[in-house]
Amino acid sequence: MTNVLSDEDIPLSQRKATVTSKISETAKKRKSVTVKNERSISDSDDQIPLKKKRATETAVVATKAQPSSKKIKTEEKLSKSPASTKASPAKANGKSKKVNNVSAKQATEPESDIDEKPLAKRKVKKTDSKADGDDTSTQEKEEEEFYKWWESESNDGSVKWNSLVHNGVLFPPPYEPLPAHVKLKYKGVPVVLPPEAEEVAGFFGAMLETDHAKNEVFQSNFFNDFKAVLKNCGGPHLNVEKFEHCDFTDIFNYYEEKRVQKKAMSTAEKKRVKEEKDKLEENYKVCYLDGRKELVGNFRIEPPGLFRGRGSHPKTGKLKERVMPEQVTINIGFNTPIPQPPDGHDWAEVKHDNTVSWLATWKENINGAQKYVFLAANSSLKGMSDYKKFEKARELKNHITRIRKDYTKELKDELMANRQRATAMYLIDVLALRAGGEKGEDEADTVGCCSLRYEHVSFKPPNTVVFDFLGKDSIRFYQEVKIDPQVYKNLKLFKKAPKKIGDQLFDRLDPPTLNRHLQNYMPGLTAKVFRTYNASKTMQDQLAKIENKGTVNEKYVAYNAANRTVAILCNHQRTVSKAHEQSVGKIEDKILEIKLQRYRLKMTIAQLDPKLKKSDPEYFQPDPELDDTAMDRLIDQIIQREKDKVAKKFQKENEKRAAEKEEALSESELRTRMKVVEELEAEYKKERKTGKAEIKNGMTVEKLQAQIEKLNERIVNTTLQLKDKEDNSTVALTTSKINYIDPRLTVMFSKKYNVPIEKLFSKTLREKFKWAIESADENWTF
DNA sequence: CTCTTGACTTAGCATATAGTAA
DNA sequence: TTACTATATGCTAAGTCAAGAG
Repeated sequence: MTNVLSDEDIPLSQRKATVTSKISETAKKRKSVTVKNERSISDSDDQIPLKKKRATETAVVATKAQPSSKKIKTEEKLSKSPASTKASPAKANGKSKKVNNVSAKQATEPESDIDEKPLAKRKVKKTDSKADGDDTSTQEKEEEEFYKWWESESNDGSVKWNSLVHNGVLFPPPYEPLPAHVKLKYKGVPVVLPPEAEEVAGFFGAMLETDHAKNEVFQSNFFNDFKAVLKNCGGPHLNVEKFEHCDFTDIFNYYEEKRVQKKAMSTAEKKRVKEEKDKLEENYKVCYLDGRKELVGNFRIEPPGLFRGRGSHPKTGKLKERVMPEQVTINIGFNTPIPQPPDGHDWAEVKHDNTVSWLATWKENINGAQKYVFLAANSSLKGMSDYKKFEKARELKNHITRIRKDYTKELKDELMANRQRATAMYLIDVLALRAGGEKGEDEADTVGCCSLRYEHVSFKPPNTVVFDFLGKDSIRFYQEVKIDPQVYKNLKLFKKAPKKIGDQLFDRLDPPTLNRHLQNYMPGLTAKVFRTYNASKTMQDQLAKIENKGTVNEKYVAYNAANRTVAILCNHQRTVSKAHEQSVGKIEDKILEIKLQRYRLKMTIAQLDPKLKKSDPEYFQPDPELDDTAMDRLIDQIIQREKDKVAKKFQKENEKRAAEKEEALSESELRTRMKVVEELEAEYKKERKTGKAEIKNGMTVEKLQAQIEKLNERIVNTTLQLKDKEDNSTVALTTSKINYIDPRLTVMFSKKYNVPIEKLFSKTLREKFKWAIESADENWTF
């Protein structure tokens, strides 16, 4: 078991990695772009006073031991009647207990065992009505001030609530059968399907034109499940055996038409539909947690459909079945009215577990995974855990120096397990890799650090490693990295024969082992904390480089550039939109057109003052990309556009006249209007032929030069816009903004640089990060 | 201990809505 | 005002990690 290595003596290299990363395609087409990503991991300083640290620790212990007796008291009546807003007892209680419990780590267990855990089971025994009655009779105030949990005592989080009131979940509407004339055809013959089967055929038909429906695995998984449903519900009047013989186009057309209709609805109709939807949802979207109104995140039970796995997922296309109330477990406060299941149905179970935050759960049939209904991102519960996540990452800065020193040393450890661990830590720290847990046969083949395999790394001497693998969501990770020479050696070693394709690089390491080791440095430290830490640290460093001057817009652009650095570090990508290529082409054309106009102005100057051209012939040359073909094409384009415009305007005017019962404009009117465009065309053509521009009255060299200056500006701006678009086309900024960058950094930036927070955080983000907005100032540091 | 399950965060894509240029 | 694009939000899949089961 103890694999001994020969000791290789390599001087401690500088702790800096230069990374050339090629953000690029997943299995699908992604545009590949080369990015230079330079990041120095030079250390941060260990300087948080020990005292402070200890204080937080005791606080955590203390609240854990908080007695739960009060819970019984805070029970409430169902949501619609405004819940009681009595302040949660947590604060006062936690505080008084704290004193007694400073040394209470031990005491926690037995006490809380009796006191907290069994609460759920106790509910039956409870003789609660009294406490309950008391509670509701106390006059309830409507809507208390927003609860600033971040200003109250910290709370250890093992008890998530003392009272929880909600209305359960919203089920998707039942299936609406297709009209009689819309049918699946089998070998050209319409098939009469029972509704259960028709629904499944409809799922496929509706997505006929998507990439999914063209994927063979998807087709075959779908078809197997479809046949099973057919068999189950008695089967159609003729045998449906082969996918190839199925024709879904009628179904597709039907749904397509419905979509078009929906889109074409008038604003008033749309409004009405939305109101109906809101009405349906209003009961479900809020709940009361410890008496405070909070939003529920996903109160809707996921509708049935075909499973859309990411990447090449073996189960993609399988039928995701309709979830029935009998499969749904509700979690709700003790003595709280239980939401009514739909008529004629029952819940699978009703729990009262206040150590979890979910309101409902069910098991999904594709992977057997649990699905949950949680509170929304702006809820106190989510906010608190978000806050804790960032505080944990901040705490890491007190340990990072030592951790880095240790793993650098252990890169040469004689024990294989240690050497692998150190190498993995390096990759997680420097390249921001995920932990990489084991995955099954029936999942997409994706990896993280610990699950990297032989085929995922290759070498370019002297010390460049090429990483190429599919990570979470089958997003490709491709980087050529100049790496610490010892890490280079180690990876080579981990690949050594007899290892071959398919074998794990880190065969003596897995995430639990790694995380256990990390806990030694800091309680709660796990692999993912490094991503948060490095993302936020990088953001802070990038923001620090921004000069506090210029317009708000310029600062905003600089902020986004910092954000982008982080997104690249975390390899957050997005597929280039279908329209991207096209819209880039449009902008490129726009630039060319401006250049053409600039060239024409220059020609005019040459006409007005030929001496100028003699003295600087270079200036009067057309831009290199403006060759003859390009110019002709652009001119055609401009003329065509003008013609379309005239025609459209003419048509509009006539429609208006028709509506007002006026006489339509004559065809000759249209011709007269077109003539103007034709004259313009003739002018362009003549210019092209003679190479001379027409001089219009009032033109002077100065005026023309001023116009050229304007055009120059527009060219610069548009080019920048294009570059920005290209740079951003494959990088997703939002993921890091939502999950990795401590929001207090953004708040700091907003205040210090006078950029309105609205510009940096969308409405939802402002709500989610309310705690940060209200607690950080311009001097806040991560 | 290893394997599985439960609970929660993180992720990109699809669609709705807002914003903006024509 | 309209038409298009950019951004925001909704959705749910796919990770991580701790705790429970065997």
